[in-house]
Amino acid sequence: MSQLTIGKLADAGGVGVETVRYYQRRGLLPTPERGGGPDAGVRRYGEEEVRRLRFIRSAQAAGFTLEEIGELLELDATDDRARARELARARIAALDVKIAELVHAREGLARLARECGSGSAGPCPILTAFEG
Amino acid sequence: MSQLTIGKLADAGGVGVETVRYYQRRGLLPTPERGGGPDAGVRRYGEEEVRRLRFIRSAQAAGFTLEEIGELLELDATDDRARARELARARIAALDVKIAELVHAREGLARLARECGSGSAGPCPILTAFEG
DNA sequence: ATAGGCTCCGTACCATGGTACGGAGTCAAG
DNA sequence: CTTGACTCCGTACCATGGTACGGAGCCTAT
Repeated sequence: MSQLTIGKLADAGGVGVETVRYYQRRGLLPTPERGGGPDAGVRRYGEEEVRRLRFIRSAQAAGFTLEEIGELLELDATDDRARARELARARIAALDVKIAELVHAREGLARLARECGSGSAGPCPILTAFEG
Repeated sequence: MSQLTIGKLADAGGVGVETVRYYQRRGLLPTPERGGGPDAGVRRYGEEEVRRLRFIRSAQAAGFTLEEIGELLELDATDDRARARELARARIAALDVKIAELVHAREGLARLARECGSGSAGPCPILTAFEG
């Protein structure tokens, strides 16, 4: 069941080989033993690693740092629910702030794009686009 | 009307002095002449610089890089509306993607915090929190 | 007139998250 | 049995956005 080479694992996760190695150095992914016998010298990976790799990418998209992601992966193993909830709630709060900020910025930009129309003769107030 | 020292300017923008100097090096803020006479040797800043500094922070929050912000500041001076709209639209599109991503991540986290309750006996599926 | 606090400036260093390089080994197909 | 693609590994380098350091000079209050 451990059949993937590092290149295939990277493909499965949508990252580069160097990124997988980097995650291994960071302790986010295991570095399996090299195979003996026919494919001597090559490390092989399975579904578990693919799941971890995908989790890392999603958690990153959620704004967790790689360090925090390392902690989350630990927590998954140790089943420390209190800490897991704590991290989740803190991140949700941060996301709410961030989302509001981005929505606000989006409004400023939409206003800018509107007021700064190609034919319009009025001002094109870039510097004040984010006020209010 | 140009009365602020770099320290006061930094305070007004909510950043550190070193950050102001960094923006000057990047060409995002002007480096005025040093004053002669009574306050010889000290550079003074006014409202215009405060506005620029605040704009930089807001635009950063909107996801523009400092390089793009430099371009925006140029555009404000040259009144190149077509380009300004182009940048605004591109950023709005990127923001829409990012906002959707964060909202999605928020849902995953909320589910995690819920399912992984302190008293609950079920699984605490950290690794699958972002699936679906 | 002297101490504390700010300014000026160049240069160096930092964290985060990768990306590249280069030499060596291995494996599979033609 | 060679060619091409891939792996392994250490080390170095990169971009972004700052932050710190250190020796000057100058301003203000005590």
